[in-house]
Amino acid sequence: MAQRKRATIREVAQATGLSPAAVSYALRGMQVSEETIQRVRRAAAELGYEADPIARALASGRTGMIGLLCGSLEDLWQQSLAVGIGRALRDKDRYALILDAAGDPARERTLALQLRDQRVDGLIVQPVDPAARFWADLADSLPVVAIGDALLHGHTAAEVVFDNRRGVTMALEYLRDKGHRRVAVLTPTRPSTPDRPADVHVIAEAERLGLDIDVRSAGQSLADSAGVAAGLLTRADRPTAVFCFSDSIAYGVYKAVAELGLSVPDDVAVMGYDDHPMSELLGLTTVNWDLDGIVRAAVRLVVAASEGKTHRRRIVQEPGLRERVSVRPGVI
Amino acid sequence: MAQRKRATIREVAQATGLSPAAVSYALRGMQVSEETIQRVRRAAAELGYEADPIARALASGRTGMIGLLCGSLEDLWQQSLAVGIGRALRDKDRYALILDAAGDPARERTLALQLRDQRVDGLIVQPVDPAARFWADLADSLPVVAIGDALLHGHTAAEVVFDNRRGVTMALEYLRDKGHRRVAVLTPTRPSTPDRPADVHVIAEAERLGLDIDVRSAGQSLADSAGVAAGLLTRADRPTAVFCFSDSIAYGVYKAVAELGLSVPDDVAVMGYDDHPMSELLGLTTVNWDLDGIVRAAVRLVVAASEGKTHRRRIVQEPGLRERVSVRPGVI
DNA sequence: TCGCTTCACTGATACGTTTCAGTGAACCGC
DNA sequence: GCGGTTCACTGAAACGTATCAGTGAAGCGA
Repeated sequence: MAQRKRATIREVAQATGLSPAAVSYALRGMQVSEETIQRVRRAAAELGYEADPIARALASGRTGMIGLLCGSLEDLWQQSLAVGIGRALRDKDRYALILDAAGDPARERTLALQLRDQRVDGLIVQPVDPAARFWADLADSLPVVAIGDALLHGHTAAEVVFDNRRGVTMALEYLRDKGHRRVAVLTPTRPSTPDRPADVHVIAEAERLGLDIDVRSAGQSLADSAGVAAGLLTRADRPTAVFCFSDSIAYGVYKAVAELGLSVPDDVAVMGYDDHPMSELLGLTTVNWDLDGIVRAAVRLVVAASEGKTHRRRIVQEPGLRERVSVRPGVI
Repeated sequence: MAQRKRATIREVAQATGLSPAAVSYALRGMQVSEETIQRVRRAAAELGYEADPIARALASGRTGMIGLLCGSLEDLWQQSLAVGIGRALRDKDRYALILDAAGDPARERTLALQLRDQRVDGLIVQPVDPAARFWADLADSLPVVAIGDALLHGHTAAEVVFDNRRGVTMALEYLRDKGHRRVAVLTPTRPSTPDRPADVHVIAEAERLGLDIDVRSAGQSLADSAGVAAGLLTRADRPTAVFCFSDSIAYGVYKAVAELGLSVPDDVAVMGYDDHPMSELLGLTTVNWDLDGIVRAAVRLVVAASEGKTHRRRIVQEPGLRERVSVRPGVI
């Protein structure tokens, strides 16, 4: 470990005969003559000087980083979302600090506060518990952009909200139109998690449509949901269709179906939610969200807010239906 | 934005009648009496004090964070790897700062240096260019653990190396045994990327096995590899098998095959590399790596190295073959 | 009782920047 | 030629912690 010490701003100041303050200003193009800027730039390049991000963060309170707090990175679609946001931020010369709440509201709280302490300039969050009180405190001290569900407390900078009621309605109506009555619903919700508005809506809509539904928590991993699905499919009164609240859960159902020697859609219909790229290959009929549009909107809003241009916008995403082959027409 | 100011160590010192230094020591359980520790803890809790991570990083040079520099997060298996490492680190009360080189050696270099400047305590890297010179400088100033290929320059703390030669041999021998002679090979390598040792080995092995191969760069995204595959499959002398250097690429081939109205394995055999969870559902025959073992090893090694317990270990991962249904036996 | 060690703690400085409140010079209109 | 601005820059004080080099007191053996 024989690394030579990094050059500091003081050394650049010495080399140019300026004060450290002048160098600091010059490198950020503020309040100094054009000629000085050039001189400082040259000296900095010569010494291999680059401002220390940690010292800068301590002094200025800003880091250039955006926090991304994901609901559950076990979910493949959320992985895509995280990767997309990371890339979009990089294109704007910002960096993402990605954390995973793993579906746990308590962890979500801890990590959110930790991100604030890390001086992220803004926070994009896909809330596990949109009704938690601490969001209010958080949104007071930094710009928060919520994706998916809007935060109930706190003055968020912006929201990219999914019209989940519409999505649920689309999915359930589609299944009903295909002749399904006995429908299992698999959600990613954990027992400890507060009820999501979408979950509540499922029950109301099922009632309205005359569906006989059975809502279950499918866990976070592929193995979890496969296990739950296996239990469901080996029962005597097996549902004719399964509506999965994420494509990842649907993949677990496919796994269980294959292991039981059954077939989709001949023995059971499967309906997804999200439209992950793999769903096209599997022929999964699913509710589609515009991933790219969501990424762009969230990044644009959080970057704008972190620069003080606070527009306070609410963008609503509308779902589409991707009809493939996992739901057979004409059952019963 | 009416947040009240955070408590500082000085206020805790004032409240307990101690010096800031004593409080700093007490909270880390060093050099102070048990009674004082309790008193300080109580006062800190009362004031809601928590040490500022940025100030701590500046003063101590450490952050508790581990950098994770991925080769290309477009790849689904690498996404799984990143998520797994993030979770494993969290279980050790460390946090991952995840960055994506997106297959670009220049970006890899920039990001690696940036992570060092962020004072990460260690770096896990899946190198795009293992032969780059800058790794030497980097490994001099912080513990680096390489995954996949070993770094050629620099004294890394540890390596979790894949036996890619063996993996390639397994895949190509399998295809030959199934009767394939005309084989396309799709690699994730970019034009600007230096040749990976594995790519070189492919050519040597193909020669040895008497295979007629056609090596092509398949890009990073699903759409990219689907495009390349489509070009390949519409030629007159279409290959009878495609060996993909990642499962993600294989998924792109499946997409192209479906769009052309062809079928796997009837019209073309497909062989993957990695064994992503989705490959089981698709029936993709592939070379398997022990993801969980890799994650655990890398995390254990980097955490140990960041704590100064430098063992300098080299762990070699051996591949397995997951035989499924994407390669039909008895061709020609 | 004396010198020595250990213990619990203090004061000061370092970490490397940003930023606030000037400061002197040049420039302006009148 | 004079008050007022603007310009380009400086000095010093943050930012909040860790850590080094003490320091006085207590404890100890002989």
